[in-house]
Amino acid sequence: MTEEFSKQYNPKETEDKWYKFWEENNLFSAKASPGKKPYCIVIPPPNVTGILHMGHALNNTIQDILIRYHKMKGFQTLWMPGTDHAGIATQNVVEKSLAKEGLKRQDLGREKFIERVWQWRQLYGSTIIHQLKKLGASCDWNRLRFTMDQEYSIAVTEVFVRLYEKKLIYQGHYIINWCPRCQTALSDEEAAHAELQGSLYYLKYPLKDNPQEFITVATTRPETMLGDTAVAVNLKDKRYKKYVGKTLILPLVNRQIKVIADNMVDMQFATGAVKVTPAHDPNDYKLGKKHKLDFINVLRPDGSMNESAGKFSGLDRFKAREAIIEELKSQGLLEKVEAHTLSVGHCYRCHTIVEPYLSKQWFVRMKPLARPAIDAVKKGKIEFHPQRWEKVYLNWMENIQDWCISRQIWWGHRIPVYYCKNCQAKNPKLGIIVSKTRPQKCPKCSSVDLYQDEDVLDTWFSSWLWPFATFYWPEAKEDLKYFYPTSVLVTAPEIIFFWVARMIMAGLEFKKQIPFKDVYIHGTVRDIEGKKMSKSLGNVIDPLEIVAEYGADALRFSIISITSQGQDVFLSKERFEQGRNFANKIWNASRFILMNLKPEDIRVDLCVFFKNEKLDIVNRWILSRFYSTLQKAEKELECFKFNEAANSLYSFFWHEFCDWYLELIKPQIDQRQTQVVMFKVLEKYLRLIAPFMPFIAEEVWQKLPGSKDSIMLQSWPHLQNELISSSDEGQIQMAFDIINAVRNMRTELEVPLSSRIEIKLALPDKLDGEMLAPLGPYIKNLAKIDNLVITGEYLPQKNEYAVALKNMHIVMPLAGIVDVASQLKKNLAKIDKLQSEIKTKEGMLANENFARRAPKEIVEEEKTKLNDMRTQLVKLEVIKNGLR
RNA sequence: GGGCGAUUGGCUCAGUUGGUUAGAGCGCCACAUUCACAUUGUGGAGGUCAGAGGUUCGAAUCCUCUAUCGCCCACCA
Repeated sequence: MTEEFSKQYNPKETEDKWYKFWEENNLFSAKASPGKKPYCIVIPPPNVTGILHMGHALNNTIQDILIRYHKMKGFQTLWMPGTDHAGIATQNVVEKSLAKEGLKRQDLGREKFIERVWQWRQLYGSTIIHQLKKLGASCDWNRLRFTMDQEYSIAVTEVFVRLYEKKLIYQGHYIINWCPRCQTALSDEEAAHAELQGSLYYLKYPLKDNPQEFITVATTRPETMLGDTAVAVNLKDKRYKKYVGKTLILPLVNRQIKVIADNMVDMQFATGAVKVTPAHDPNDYKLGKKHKLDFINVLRPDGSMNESAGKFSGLDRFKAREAIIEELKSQGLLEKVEAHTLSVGHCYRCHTIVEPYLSKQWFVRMKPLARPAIDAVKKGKIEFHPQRWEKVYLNWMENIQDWCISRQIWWGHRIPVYYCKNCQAKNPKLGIIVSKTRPQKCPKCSSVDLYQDEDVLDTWFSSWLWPFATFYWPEAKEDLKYFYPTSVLVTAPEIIFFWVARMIMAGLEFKKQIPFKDVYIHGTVRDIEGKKMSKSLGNVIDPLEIVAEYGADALRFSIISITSQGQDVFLSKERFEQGRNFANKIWNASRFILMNLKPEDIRVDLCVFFKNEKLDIVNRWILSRFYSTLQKAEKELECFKFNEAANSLYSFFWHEFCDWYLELIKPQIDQRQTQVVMFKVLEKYLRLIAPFMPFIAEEVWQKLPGSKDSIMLQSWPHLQNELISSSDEGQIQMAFDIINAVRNMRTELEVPLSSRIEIKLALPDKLDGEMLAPLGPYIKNLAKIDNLVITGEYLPQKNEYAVALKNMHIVMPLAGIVDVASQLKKNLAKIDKLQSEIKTKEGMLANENFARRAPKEIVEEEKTKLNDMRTQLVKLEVIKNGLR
């Protein structure tokens, strides 16, 4: 026995030690091993700016469990780690730190600024990696990738060029989501819609011919009226028929605009007349194209009004809104204002309200990419867990829109497009050169006057290549061949569109193979009130604090056990106590076993041991329970039911192994077979719990006699069946029931454990009595019985107290005063309940339809139950008579 | 406007393909402490499974509707 076995488990002392041990022994590193089956997960790369939150903790614990489990199962496992350069987010962070020096990125210039970002990354970019290590993440850190790595960037460029050459990338003027704060275009997915309480303004536009006559239009963004170039009504709308083709005077700017007719206009909404601002609304844009209207941009990139806004020029968009409304009001052109809830896009990085903005951007044509990705899921090549996300995925894919991939920021992969000034001078549409490397001269005119596109690519344009670009694609390295397609992707629902869907498209397009077979979507981590955990809400539980206070194993175990498949996770700090307590339980049970272990006795081969040794029922029972727990946990792990697996392991260890088994064997702990069995069960159990709680598993494992290698290198236990017969199982269950009943009697009669008691077990069937006899010592021990008598039929006497258990009476002499009246009441209540249950059951069995349609085994089961209940009833009646 | 999820003891949640006596953790009540563990043990109280209807021999579980809460998607100005 080792001296350092404290009474309480102290995770702080062990966790860092074992993590270091694993790293130093290269236990996380993976090599392509053609003889072995690969199992690979690519980490959802956290942002370099990231700080570990509970979502990461959940996400990475799941992956770590999968990796560790499969490693023990004999797979060649690889968990590929890395970080994402997170273009906008990182640029924002660095700009903020510049701001503290009173600088803007423009003050530094592009090159210097990017240098600063790299410096920042050097200093802080690996924070989250260190934090992941605290959790116990078994990533192959030697492979750590970054989406801005040179090799990775080659893949990004390659993909851009290939798609361009396939005409799947194009440049064009379209309405995109523009963030005035970040001053860049965003994709549709990056503009998160949120409901806002706003107003619907009714504006009166006078007719040119008769300024006393108006058409009233409704808008939620009155400032855009400065860019109106038409008013549209529905063709069928009788109210407006006479105005179609007429000219209106746009107030404030006095522009003449036409009334046009289009069936896109909803007659029911507001006045049925809509102002058309082709440069600031996607629908209006379509109308503008269709009706050849002018496109007047009234906004600057920063969200203030531009020169086209006349006297409002320079005002912020929301200030301009107020000013315009005031002005219209004073001119009598504001009919009314209604409260109106509307859904508005917000920048997913800075939460600023985005503007639909007409600008020149690069796009990916998505429909052709989506088709095979839809098929892959429909045909079951890729499966979502839980399955319902499949629908979400398919719905999005089937309605997919083109992807705006250019960003007007500096931090990111520069778009590999070059322009020839000479060619462009002749025709602005020409002179575009798309090339993996910077061309020396224009291939058309040989001019050397070239410049590169200023924009960078959407961060997700690099992330979508993650499952293969991390293996240095387009090079065909051995690892890529061996580990791709990867096995499973573990992520949160929020990024199905951003990332999962696009990875599937990219995998199929560039590798001609799916990127992963299974997608496990876990829930979102929320606080106890159901709110998303976020820094701004101040409701964050910091995983590192939990690790410091309760231990990483406790964090891992708790978060897994409360996360049922696909449901959101509601967390409060107290919930981590369960994990901590469990770790402590494992610790103390191990401590107990090792304290009592005689090392010479346990060096046996378990298979041989089973054959040669005649195990007693308790040892057979715990082995059988162990193996059925193993089977159950394994099944649950295989179908991604992590919480159920964790809970199976928990209740086996705590309630069966500790509460029953260890208590049962205490008197016989020196016996050889008990020594072997308790040791083997512990030893094997540690392997089962290791994927969930790797630190304590390793710590205890290393204390076991004979352990040398890490528990990570042990194999997952194999199943052993038929250790215990069903009659054995019934027997031990009977013993447990008797023990429980006697314990309960003691409480009811207020007989303390210290009091000696005598118990009679009265069984009518002699055979039952004989079967039970070997369990007598166990019953005596756990129920603290001094004298246990097993007899045949026996009627409880006046001075005795009895309870009915199945077909037996448990009889105990009365000690002290018993409240006969309350006992009688309880007894009568039991009889009542039982009688009504019997009635139900009799009715059920008497029902011909039941007998005919229910499966035979169910009918048999029910018959047995009914018989048991009848026996029980007789026993209760006997007791009732005794109490009277 | 569509889609999805949730509704089970005081709280937070499980509950396999429908099988009849619905589970856990926390909390609560009572008892226990030289004997692995008070981060413990033992016993107990506490639920007509949101409501209504239906299918079925049998429903927490399947179907329909309703209510409440939450999430996602969509170009209603």
